[in-house]
Amino acid sequence: MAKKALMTLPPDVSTEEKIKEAARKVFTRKGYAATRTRDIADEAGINLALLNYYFRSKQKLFEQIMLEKVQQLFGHIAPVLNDHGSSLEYKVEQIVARYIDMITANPDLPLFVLSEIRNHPEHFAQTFQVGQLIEQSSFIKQLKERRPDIHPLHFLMNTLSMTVFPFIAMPVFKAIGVADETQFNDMMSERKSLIPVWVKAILNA
Amino acid sequence: MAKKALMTLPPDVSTEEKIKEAARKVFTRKGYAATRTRDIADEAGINLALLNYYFRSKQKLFEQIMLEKVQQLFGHIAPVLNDHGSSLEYKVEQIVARYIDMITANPDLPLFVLSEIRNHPEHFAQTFQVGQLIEQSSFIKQLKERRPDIHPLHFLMNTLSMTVFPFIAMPVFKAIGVADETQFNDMMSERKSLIPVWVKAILNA
DNA sequence: GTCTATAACCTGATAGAC
DNA sequence: GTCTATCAGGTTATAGAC
Repeated sequence: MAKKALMTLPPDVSTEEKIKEAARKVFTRKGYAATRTRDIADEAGINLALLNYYFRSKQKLFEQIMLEKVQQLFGHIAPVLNDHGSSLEYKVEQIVARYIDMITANPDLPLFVLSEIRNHPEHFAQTFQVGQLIEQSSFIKQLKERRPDIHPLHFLMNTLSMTVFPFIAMPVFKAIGVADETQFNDMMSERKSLIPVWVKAILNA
Repeated sequence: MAKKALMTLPPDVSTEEKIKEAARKVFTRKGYAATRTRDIADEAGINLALLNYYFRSKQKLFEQIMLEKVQQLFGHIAPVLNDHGSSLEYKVEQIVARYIDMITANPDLPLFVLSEIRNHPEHFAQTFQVGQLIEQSSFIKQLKERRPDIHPLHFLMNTLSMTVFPFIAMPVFKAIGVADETQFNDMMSERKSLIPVWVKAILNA
């Protein structure tokens, strides 16, 4: 079946997309340094040479995937922080629920993105003017009003910590046998309703 | 000065220890896969061949460092969890204060250990019977008594999350310019007294 | 114990046929 | 576009002199 088929018919998944999908999987699982381009080619079911034909180099392929993943991780939260029509409580509920759903479906995402940013911070310093964007957000303003005595970042940290950290620590809990995959997912599902309650309690403490 | 000098005099730092110290620094900073044995040799100020003379292989050197670092990260918490003479509140204060002090002095530790455990969980499944050790701990028992309605792991998670996660997310906060090194350390210092208050509020929520 | 030189292997990338 | 074969460079590990 020709690749130039009319776009009105669902085309076969292109080779380029097969490689990207394989790269998403392998990069997020093992990180840049531990990933072999051959692993990606095998995972995609294609030849190593094709990877370079489509993406020129391991580095360039990685940059495309990384950009996607950064947006996936931070894009989910930005609009909520800046929603001027919603309450503080609602924002917390949204952040928690969206993150838990999204990361449950992509459990490798946080450790991958945070590790790679840590390894090459210079690549990301420029990419964002997110600094002011956060500091001027509706969420931060609401936090300042509610608790003028405590730096608002503390509460953003607390919300993200309780939501995201369990996924980062999950491999440990699995390894030492305190929770298997199913138990863990059940716990994270519980946390969707628990964390907002806890954040409220913290705000009033 | 001879290496076999009397132990009553402070000996020069041995070559072996110089290599280990260099390995601690490079491995924890870059992770196993991104570390080159040459980097370690250079950092130690010795020749590459000496590294293999003392440690046989990169892998074996790594295992020694990793064992140390796992103990450093989890050894700080285990005795507190199992202290039958202290209150729940005191345990939380201890965990928070010890972790914040220790990780402030070793900021790369959590991301390093959690990443490497994630990459090779099979190496650690055996090393620990920590599973039951945690579940039978004094801390977990106290949590069950206080809140029989909620799985005690939730509260352990919350305490560790609010304490450890900020260090893992720090590179992001630095990269986007919301907090520099000094501001961040100040915040973490504040959190030493804030987190115990928040955990109490969560326990009563 | 420590070094230099080099072997043995791995990995990213390309040449060239189809 | 896709493949096989191969190169060029880097990395771990060792041999052998001192």
